[in-house]
Amino acid sequence: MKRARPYNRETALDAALDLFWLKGFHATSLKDLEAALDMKPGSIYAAFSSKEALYLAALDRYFQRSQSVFRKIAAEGGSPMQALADLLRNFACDGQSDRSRRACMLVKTVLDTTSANAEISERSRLYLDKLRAEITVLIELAKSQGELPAEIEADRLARKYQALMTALRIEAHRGTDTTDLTILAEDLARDWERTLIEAEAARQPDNTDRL
Amino acid sequence: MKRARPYNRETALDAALDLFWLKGFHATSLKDLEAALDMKPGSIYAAFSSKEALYLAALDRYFQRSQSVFRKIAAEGGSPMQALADLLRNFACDGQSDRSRRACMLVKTVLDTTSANAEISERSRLYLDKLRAEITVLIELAKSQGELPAEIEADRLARKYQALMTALRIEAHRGTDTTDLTILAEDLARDWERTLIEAEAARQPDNTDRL
DNA sequence: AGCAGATTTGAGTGATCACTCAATGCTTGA
DNA sequence: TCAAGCATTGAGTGATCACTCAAATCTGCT
Repeated sequence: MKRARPYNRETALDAALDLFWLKGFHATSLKDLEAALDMKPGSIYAAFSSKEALYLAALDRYFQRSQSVFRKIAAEGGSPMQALADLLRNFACDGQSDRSRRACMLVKTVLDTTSANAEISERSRLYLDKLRAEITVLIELAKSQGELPAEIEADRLARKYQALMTALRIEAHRGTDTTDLTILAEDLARDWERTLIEAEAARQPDNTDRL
Repeated sequence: MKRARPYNRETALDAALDLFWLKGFHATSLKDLEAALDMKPGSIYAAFSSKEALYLAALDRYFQRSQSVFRKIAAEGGSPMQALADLLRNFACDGQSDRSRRACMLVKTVLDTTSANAEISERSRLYLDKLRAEITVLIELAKSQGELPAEIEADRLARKYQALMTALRIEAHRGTDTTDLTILAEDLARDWERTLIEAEAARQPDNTDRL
């Protein structure tokens, strides 16, 4: 009986995340996980308690990474609205085949959990809400920088942006080829940028009140 | 041993469709199906061969119904572009809680199947493509009626529309309350309607060539 | 070197999975 | 009225599910 070198929590979680993301919670068996993590059932349970707990840990990891994308944008100090548009455009060409050509793991999780997996279901919804809050922050930032007029409802815009991004990622997941995906991303990004133009136009009437 | 009255294929398929739609393929067990269809395992297998075949039959039923929505729009003879915009708006308020507040079953299926369920995976993608083709037909109709200029790429617009509708339905699935969902639907519908305005604006330069 | 404590192992647990089939009950035609 | 034929039954199939635990193995301390 050989003994593998002690497991590395980060590595194992990454492997679990990737597998769960690919196959989903229900379709991923302990056998699959044993192979992917290179751990025996006993070790897995010693480290992560249960399949559900492991999924939650992987989901949290996924969320943290997604969150950091938006935090980075905010920290970089450029134009937030443009950065968001770029995010859409880049998604289409960025990851040609790898993990980027997958729907958001949080969305996948929301779609294939019901009340039977209450914990996982609620957590994924919570994380999606938190990510939307991150987008809201960026939009508020755009407002404070004068990129958007103050009357703009940041929440509302954030919800729309998240919806567009979700749609694009699902289209990628579907297998749409890079050319068509790029075109769609361009169309959606332009819709997004039009927000700026419209907001500017709407600002005009208010300007009649100025002074 | 009581004996139920002979099964009704339509009723059984509807029940299977609803259950599969709600729980997904992997999370739906034969026990669940026995309860939902009110049939014993033997009857289910006599009627539908296998769980996978039953899923495919349910998926086909779902597709047929979705397809008929677009066919109806085309047959009614009104403005296709407006009808598509209305479809978005109606979705938010139409089905308050029932089955309409669910993501598209085809999208759900695409997201939780992998190469392990090749048949189901391919079929759902195929149906999604067919639905997109229905949308394309509507857009071509709009072009032929003069609602859209002839240079419009119907395929491209159809892909975008399908993406918007998918996004909206996923947002509904997430549990967004009716108020916020209605606002999002309005935002997306307006984006869609702007296509008309932009297309009109783009037509202008071409008009310089006329005669 | 040798012991103690921590970690990994993997065969084994009962439960549940998709699925089968001999037995049963119902319908139909004479 | 009753036998022939067929749809339905539900206990039972082996496989696989998530999960456990006593034994084996390694690490660190003396």
